[in-house]
Amino acid sequence: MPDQSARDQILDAAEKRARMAGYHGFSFRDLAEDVGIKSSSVHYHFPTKGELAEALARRYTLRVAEKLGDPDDLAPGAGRARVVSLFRDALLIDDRMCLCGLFGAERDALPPPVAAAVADFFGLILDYLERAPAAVRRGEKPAALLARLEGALILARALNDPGLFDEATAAPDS
Amino acid sequence: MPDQSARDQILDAAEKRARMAGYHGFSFRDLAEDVGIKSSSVHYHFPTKGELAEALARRYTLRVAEKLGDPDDLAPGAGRARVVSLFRDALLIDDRMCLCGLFGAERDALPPPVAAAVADFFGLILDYLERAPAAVRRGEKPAALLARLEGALILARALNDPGLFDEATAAPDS
DNA sequence: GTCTATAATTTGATAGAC
DNA sequence: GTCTATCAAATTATAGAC
Repeated sequence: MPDQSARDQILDAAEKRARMAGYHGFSFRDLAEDVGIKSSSVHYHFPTKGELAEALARRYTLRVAEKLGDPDDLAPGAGRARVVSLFRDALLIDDRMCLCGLFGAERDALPPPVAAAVADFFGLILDYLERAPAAVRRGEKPAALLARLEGALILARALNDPGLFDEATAAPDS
Repeated sequence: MPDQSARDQILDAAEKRARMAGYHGFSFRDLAEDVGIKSSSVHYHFPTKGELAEALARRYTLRVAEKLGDPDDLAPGAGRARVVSLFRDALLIDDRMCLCGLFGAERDALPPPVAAAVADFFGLILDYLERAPAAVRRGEKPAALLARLEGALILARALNDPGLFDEATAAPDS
C-alpha cells in the first residue's frame, strides 16, 4: 500500500475509534495523535465532527457495496454468504462493531446528516438481500437476517465469545 | 406513583439519556438538570460515572428479570412472547434502544464493571430462553433470537420504520 | 496542509459550608 | 443531601503565521 493521504489516515483512525466507542467516544485530538498531526489540521480536512462522521459512514457504505458486488451476478445463496462474512470479518478480523450498527444504536445522538448516512447503509444491505438470488431462506426476511447479524456482533462481543456469532447467525433449518 | 428518591430520579434520567446516546452521550450536568439538582449532588449518589452506569445496567437487568418471571412457570411458547414484547415495548413505548444493547455495542469504551454488568444481562436472557418451554422454535437458537431482537431495534430505529421490527422478529416458518 | 495559539464550553470530579 | 465554588482536563472549533 503506497502513501495514504492525511484525509484517509484520519478516516481510518476515526473508523477504528468510532467502531469501538461510538460517535461521542472519540475526539479530534484522539485522531490527531493517531495520525501524528495537530487537531487543527484535522479540522482542515473535516470542519466539524458531524461532517467527519458523515464522511465516515459514507465511505464505510461504499466499501461494503464494493465488497458485496452486483447482486445480479451471484450464484444462488452467494449473496447471503457475502453479507454474513462481511459481519463475521468485522468480528474476527477487525475485532470491532459494524460502524453503522453502532451509529444506528446512537441514532438520537447523531447530527441528522450522519443519521441519514446510516439509514442509507441499512437500505443498501436490505436491497442487496432482496435482489441477490436465494440470499435468504424461505420464510426468512432480509430484515431478519440483517438484524441477526448486527445483534450477533453485539452479543459475541459483549459475552466475549466469538462462537456466539456463528450460533446466532447459522442458517435456520429450512 | 408516590415520591421517588433522588437516586431513583437520577437513574431514570440517566437511563433515558443512555438509551439514546450511549455511555459518552450524557453528563452529570445533564442528569442534574433533568432532576432539578446540582451536578455535585449527583456525585453524592454516584461518585463516578462508571459506578452510575454499572448501577444503571444492574437495575435495568433486575427490572427485566422481574418482567420475565420464572421460566419454569410458563406455558409453552410464552417465554418467547415475553422476551419479544420486552424489546417491542422498548421500541414502541419507550422509543429507545435496549440499554444493554447500546452499552454492549460500546463495550470497548466502558469501564470494566459496566461491561461485566452488560454481559450479565445477556447471560440472563439467554438462560431464560434456554429454560422456558418452547421459547425458541426447533432449529432456532436462543442466541439467534436475542441477536435478532437487538438488531431489530437498531434497524427499525435507524430506518425510522417500526414495522421493520416485526418483520425482523417474526417467528420463522417451522 | 500543517502549525501555534487560543477561545468558549463542557466534562468528571472534589472541598467544604449549611 | 444539597448547595456554592472551584479545579484540571478535555472538547469542538477558529484565527492567522508559515
